[in-house]
Amino acid sequence: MPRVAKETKDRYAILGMLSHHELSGYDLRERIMNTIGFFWPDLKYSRIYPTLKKLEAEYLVSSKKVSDPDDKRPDKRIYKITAGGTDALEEWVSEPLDVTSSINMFSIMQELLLKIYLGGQVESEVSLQNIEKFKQYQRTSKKILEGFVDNLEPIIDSDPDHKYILQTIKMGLEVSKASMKWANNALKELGE
Amino acid sequence: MPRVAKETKDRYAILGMLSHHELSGYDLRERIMNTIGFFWPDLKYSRIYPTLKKLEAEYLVSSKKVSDPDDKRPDKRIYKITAGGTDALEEWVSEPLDVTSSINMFSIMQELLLKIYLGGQVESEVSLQNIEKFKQYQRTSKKILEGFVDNLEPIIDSDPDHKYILQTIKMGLEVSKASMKWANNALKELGE
DNA sequence: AAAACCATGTAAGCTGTTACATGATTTC
DNA sequence: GAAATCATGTAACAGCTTACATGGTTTT
Repeated sequence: MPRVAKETKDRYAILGMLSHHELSGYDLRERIMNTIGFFWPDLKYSRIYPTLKKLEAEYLVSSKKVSDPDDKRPDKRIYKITAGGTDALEEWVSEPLDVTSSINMFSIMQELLLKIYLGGQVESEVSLQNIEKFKQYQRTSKKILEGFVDNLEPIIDSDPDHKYILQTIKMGLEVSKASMKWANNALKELGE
Repeated sequence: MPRVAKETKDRYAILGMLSHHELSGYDLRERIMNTIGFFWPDLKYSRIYPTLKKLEAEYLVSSKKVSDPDDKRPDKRIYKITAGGTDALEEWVSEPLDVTSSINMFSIMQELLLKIYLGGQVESEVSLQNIEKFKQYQRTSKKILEGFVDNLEPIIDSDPDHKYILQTIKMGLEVSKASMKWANNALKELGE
């Protein structure tokens, strides 16, 4: 079996940022923190720089060295997305959301949010389909969680742990409901 | 500098499950998927078995081999939490939530939910404090996201990307609001 | 018969963090 | 004068996934 280079989300976070602006590794981190940072893991420099090199080796980005005109600040290496990089990014954004049952709700939300963030790169139909699939997932999720509640509530006092477990399920339900509310509104606002 | 063994969340997910029931590695995975699986990453066997061995080497869990009475199924190794393991778990659940700005909202929610799930292991005051800190974080988060919206809305038409970016912020806001609603209710229900 | 489940693990490789290294500039 | 920012990286280690290995049982 050939070891398949796993295409991780970080690659697409980086490609996605570069699809909006050309950036140095340093600026990339700033930008990620100030834009998608509220839902995306912090990317350390020790991952950013090697990943950029790898992306360049795959011709998905290109770079040029830029010196500060006043020669006060250190040189930068500015990365920009290539045509191939744009294609790879579009392909990823268009790939249906992975909602396999072994994947937790927060990972799914992260993937969805990054794809929505990059919605300008693809046909608007693609984003609407992503949201539709997400809504479907949340609907199923809500039903499962409601089943959990129905099973737990009659035996809530039989074990001191139960009331804590119930609270985690209730959080899941609130997040599901909020997600569906958001999805309906987003479908409307992006569908116009 | 001594390399500090980083205490990852998986350890506590495993210790936490074992604080409720004694389990084999195989059953551990089943249980994680069926309980905290909707918010917690799937744990592969290739991580579970070595982690259990490590926990045993640290005397946080102990194990015994159990054979199937009918000798039809393979032998199991059943793990149970030790007194030391219980202490370590309590300590972790009692540690204040990490809400550093470089940590995204979904990671924070995962940590909070696992600590709430294990609330039966500690004084109820601890869980209430965890929820209080979480609520505080979401309040701040909501304000920041509202600031983003205020900056973005006046220039929404100046770039086709803006309406997609706005949708991601709106999701953040819905999740923040749902979280705060949940927190208020949980404080009430667990505080009685 | 084939597929899925029960049960435990190892090996290889990629993912990601922490610490180290450097050095100028700018802010407190 | 100390601390933070700008800027790019490497080394060592820890986290985590995928594939491989084994072999019986149960379900389809």
